[in-house]
Amino acid sequence: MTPSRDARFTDDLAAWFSSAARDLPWRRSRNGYAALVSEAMLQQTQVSRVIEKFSTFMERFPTVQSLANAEEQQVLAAWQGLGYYRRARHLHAAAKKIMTDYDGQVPRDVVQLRTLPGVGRYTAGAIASIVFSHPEPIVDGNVQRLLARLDARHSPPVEEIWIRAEQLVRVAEKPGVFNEAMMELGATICTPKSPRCDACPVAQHCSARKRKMQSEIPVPKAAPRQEHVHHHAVVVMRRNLLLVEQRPETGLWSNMWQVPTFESMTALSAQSLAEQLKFRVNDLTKRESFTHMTTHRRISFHVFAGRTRARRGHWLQIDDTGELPMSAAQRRILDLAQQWFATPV
DNA sequence: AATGCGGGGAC
DNA sequence: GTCCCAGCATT
Repeated sequence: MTPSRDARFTDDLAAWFSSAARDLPWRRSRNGYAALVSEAMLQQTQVSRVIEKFSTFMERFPTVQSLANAEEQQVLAAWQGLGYYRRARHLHAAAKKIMTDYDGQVPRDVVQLRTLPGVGRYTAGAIASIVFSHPEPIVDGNVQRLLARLDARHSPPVEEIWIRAEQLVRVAEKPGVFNEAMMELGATICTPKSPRCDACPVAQHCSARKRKMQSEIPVPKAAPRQEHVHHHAVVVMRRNLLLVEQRPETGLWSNMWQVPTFESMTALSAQSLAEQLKFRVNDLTKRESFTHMTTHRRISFHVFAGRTRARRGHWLQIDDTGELPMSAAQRRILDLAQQWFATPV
């Protein structure tokens, strides 16, 4: 495609975006810190999910300094429900690095941005272009699909997509607007399935549309194998206190909290579970089961109730568990426990 | 180049 | 049920 055609494409896209842009919390006031937080949250996460979390996180940690000074557990707790909790740890570490290495100011260029934990090629380009108007390309899932369709390519190598994105952002009048508009179009019009080409502001530029092959792009990729595991969660109350434990510092839900949970490849009976637990438990009874899906696992949660005379471990009031970072599945278990507590069987 | 890492909305 | 999302770090 020639530069002039590219320029017409970017012009049409920008014109559409000026009237179609959604009113999103992080678009209200642009600054490096808000962009860093929102972009971290938006990694592999849909806009609607981030809207729920962004404002409360910003109120809790309004500045780079406040985030840098926070405890990691507080940051994780503020991230609860968003998933991919490593992002929260990286964001926390990034805030510390900004304080020590960048005088408290989010860096403006991609080279410096890339030195921050959790900031990769996409995030650096997004902040540099959207906040600081640098002509840096970005490629996310939306842009990848959109450019593949624009040029009628079934499975273009991602590196070629980056080159194409760079060509386009170079001729765009406002790089940040162009980048945001590309993602907005991908999220709202040029969707993975059933793209709404009739409503597309750049349909006349689209090679896939011209060849009626837009629905063949992108080609579906093979789903990753899922292993099936069983998590046996044990709700133990002593008077009004609940026994909780911290997960290991590696792997799934690392460093987060849970009621004592034992993982195994098969579902265990109450008796065999009792033998696996690190503490003595009486009257262990299976109460509920539910399935929790993650990207690589299908987890069957089996929720047991029991009693113990053991004293060791962390005991806290069930109402106070809100301070601890816990997975959505463990939150669900606490909800069940509270129901039992309210209406004992 | 593959893999691990969450959770939920859309279909 | 499946797909996929404003990706990144590690191996």
